[in-house]
Amino acid sequence: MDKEISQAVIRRLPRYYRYLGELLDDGIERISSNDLSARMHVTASQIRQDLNNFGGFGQQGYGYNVAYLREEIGNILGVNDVHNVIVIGAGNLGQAIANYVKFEKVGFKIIGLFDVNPELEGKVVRDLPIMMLDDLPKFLENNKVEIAALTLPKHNAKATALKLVSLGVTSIWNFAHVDLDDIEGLVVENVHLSDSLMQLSYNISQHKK
Amino acid sequence: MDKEISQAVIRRLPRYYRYLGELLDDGIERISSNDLSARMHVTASQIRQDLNNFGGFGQQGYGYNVAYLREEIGNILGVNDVHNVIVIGAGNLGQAIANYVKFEKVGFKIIGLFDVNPELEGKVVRDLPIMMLDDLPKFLENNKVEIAALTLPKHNAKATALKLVSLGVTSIWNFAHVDLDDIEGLVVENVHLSDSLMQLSYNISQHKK
DNA sequence: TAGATTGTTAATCGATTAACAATC
DNA sequence: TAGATTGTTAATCGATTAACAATC
Repeated sequence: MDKEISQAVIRRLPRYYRYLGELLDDGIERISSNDLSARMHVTASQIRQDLNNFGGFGQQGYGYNVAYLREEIGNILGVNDVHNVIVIGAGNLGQAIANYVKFEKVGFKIIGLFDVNPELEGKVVRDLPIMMLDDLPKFLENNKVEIAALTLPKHNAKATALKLVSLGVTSIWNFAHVDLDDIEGLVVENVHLSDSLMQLSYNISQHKK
Repeated sequence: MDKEISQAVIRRLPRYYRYLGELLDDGIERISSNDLSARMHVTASQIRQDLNNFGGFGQQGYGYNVAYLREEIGNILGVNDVHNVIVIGAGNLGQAIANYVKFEKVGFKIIGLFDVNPELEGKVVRDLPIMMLDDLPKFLENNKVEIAALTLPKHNAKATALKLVSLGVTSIWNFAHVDLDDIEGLVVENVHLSDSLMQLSYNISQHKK
């Protein structure tokens, strides 16, 4: 079995992917860890260590081929596959996410939008009519769904997550302000916006000193 | 000068704050690091170490007073002060953030919403008429603004950030998919949604193995 | 071949956990 | 006072950086 790769490394991969995309757009064919480190403000050593968790993508004396390395990191992250996503909670945030065209470019396709508020039923957001949560089991019978984005109030989040697991959806992109990480068999990625704002607030107060 | 506190610690503070709020709602008056560690799935040692970066908030043989500790962490994070926020980019995401009532409860008050698209001018979002970016300098003369949320396409983000700095706004909550961390005199907190989704995607593929 | 740059091992640094004396 | 639990020092663990032999 492969050794587990730390989340610290995983968190850096999307940033490498983005910089390599920009280099590609600029027509740059190859880059050394040293040049990349200068652009990204990280050490060359860290870049090489990070990449070598997944294999040797470079060549001594040459560096890394930009297109190739980007493709490989894309494969590692899974952005070259298509992931079907549903959004649970069609309020402002849920609708904003459904409208985010960019996600589709990196393989995440939003195919359904659900809420419990009957007033929203049938409202169309980016070609998708909002459905009622009761319709979800039937929807899942007919559609392969990998990820559910949870954009609903915290008091509904845990029960909804458990329901999703029981229906076979095993990955949650969690915007609700609760911890779901302890649910058996679920992969969770949290986006806690108010936490992020509080961290900013702390760093502002430090900056003033 | 105080020794710098690591971002690893700062990132955990909002979670302590949230758990303490829930304990308070449940009418729980005091808690030991050990009991809290069991609830939060972190070590008691880490809790005590984290808190003692900021002072001794507990009492031997007793533990921590929930209300007091929560208040203190709130002060550290600055949620007991009011921070005026403007949102630059009044698209779906910007409007969703402007509508997020919860932020106000933790001290972040959205007082202005700006865009460059003339079609949006005057549209009212949560009592705020969308203004044009050209109006920003005048607005800042009349309003004290601490934080700008950047919810605009990446190609506009850097120039806008530089403009904000020149106008005296020194903190950015950055939703654009660019790095602004290298701008002199700016405090930046990033929310890179597509990065987050890619990390989820990676963890899904690992989970399947 | 000589120069450049990787892949990888070793050294350092920082963060987490364990242990326990202090003390409420 | 005895028991509980903190605050803090010491030990461990993991992540980052440095160094360099391998090799293109």
